[in-house]
Amino acid sequence: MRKRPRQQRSRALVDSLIEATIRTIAEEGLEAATTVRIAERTGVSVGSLYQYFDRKEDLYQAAMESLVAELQAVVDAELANLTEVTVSGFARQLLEHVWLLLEANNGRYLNVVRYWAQLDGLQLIATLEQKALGALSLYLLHHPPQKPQKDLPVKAYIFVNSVMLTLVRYISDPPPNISRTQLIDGFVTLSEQLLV
Amino acid sequence: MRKRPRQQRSRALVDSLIEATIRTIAEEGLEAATTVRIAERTGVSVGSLYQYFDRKEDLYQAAMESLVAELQAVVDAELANLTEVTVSGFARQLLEHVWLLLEANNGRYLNVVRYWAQLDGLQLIATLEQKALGALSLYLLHHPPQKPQKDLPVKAYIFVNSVMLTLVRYISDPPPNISRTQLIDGFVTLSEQLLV
DNA sequence: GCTTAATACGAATAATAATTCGCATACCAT
DNA sequence: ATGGTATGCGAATTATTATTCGTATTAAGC
Repeated sequence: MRKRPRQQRSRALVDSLIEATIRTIAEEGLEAATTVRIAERTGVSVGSLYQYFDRKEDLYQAAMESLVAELQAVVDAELANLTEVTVSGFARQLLEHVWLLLEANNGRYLNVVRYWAQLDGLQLIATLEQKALGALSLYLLHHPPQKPQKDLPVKAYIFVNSVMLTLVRYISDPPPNISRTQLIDGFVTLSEQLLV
Repeated sequence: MRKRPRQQRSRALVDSLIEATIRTIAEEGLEAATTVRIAERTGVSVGSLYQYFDRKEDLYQAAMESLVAELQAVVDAELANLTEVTVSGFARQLLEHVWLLLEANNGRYLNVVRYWAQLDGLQLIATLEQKALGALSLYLLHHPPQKPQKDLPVKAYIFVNSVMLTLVRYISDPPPNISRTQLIDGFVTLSEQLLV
C-alpha cells in the first residue's frame, strides 16, 4: 500500500475500495474488475484508488484476505465445541456453515473463491489445512481411536483439499443429478472413514 | 476455426501451433502465451495463426482438447483390465499413470492443468467423471460388494474431483512434509473406504 | 483565519496485445 | 506453363487498461 490512510475519510475509503472489489468480482467477474470500474463503483476516482494501492493486485490481495478472515472465523467458531461432538457431526456443521458463507449475499465470495488460482488464494487453503490438522490432533487426543492413527497430516491434507476444492467446483457448476444434501452426506461419510 | 487447412503444410501448421501453445503455456505460463509469442515459437507469423484460429481462445481450447485426449487414453488403458484387479489396485495404477502424464516432458501438461479454471478445463473433469462412474458400475457388477452400494454417482463425483483437484494442487505446490508416495497411498485408502 | 499536510480528482500517458488486411509466395490442376 | 486457389506475411490498426501527475479541494493544528 502506497500511503497509509491517516484521516477518517481515507480509512473509510480504503474499506470501501476493498468492498467494491469483492462486489465487482462477485457480480461482474474478475475480468470486469478493472481499477477504473472498481473506483467507479466506489464512487471515487481512479487517482484516489492509487493513493492507497500501488498495484491492482494489492486490491485483489486485500479482497482475498477479507475472505480468509471470514472463513477462519467460521472454522474457529466450529472448533470451539469440537471436543464435545463426533468427527462426522463436526464435519457436517462445518460444511453447512462454509457453504452458507460462500452462498451468502448473492454469492458474495463465490466468485472470489472461484478465481483463487489467479488470486494467490491457495495460501488460503494452506491456512485452513493447518487449522484442520491442529483441530484433528486435538480431537483425537480427547477421543482416542480404536487403531492408532497414522499419517494424520496426509489425511488432513487430502481431506481439506478434497472438500474445499470439490465444494467450490460443485457450487460453481452443480451437476443436476447430485443434490446439495447428497454431497454433504458424501463428505461426512468421507470424514468418518478417512479420519476415525 | 476460420478456415479449414486443406493442404498438407497448413495441416501441419495447425498442429504445430497447438503444440507451441502447449509448450508456451507449460514453459512460460499462460500470461506469456500471446498470439505473437505462439506464432513466433512456431516459427511463423501471427497472420498465419489467424488464418486458422479466429480467436486466441480457440487455440487454448485446442490445447485443452489435446490434454483431454491423452488423459482419456491413459484412463481407457487402465479400464481395459479393470475387472481383473481390485479397486485399490486400480486406483493406484491410475494415479501413478496420470501423475506420470502430468509430469512428462518437463511438466508439459502441468501448467495447462494448472490454469484449467481459466481454460474452460472443467469440461475435462466432467468427461473423466463419466468414465469413472461407468467403470465403477462395471466393476461392482463383477465384484458385488458386501453391502449394497448407495449413492454411487455421488461417491464417484466426490472421488474423481477430490483426486483430480487435489492432485493438481499437490503437483503445483507440494508441501514439504508430504511425499508423493504418501499422497498416493492416502488416495488409495480413500478409494477403498469410499467405494467398496 | 491561516498554513500546511492530506486527500481527491481525472485527463493524459504508456504499455500491452488482439486482430486485420493488402500484398507476396507457394502449391495444384489442367 | 499458366491461371487460380491456398497459404504465408507482418506492419499497421484498434482496443483495452494500468498507472501517473499536475491541480483542486478538504481537513487539522495553531
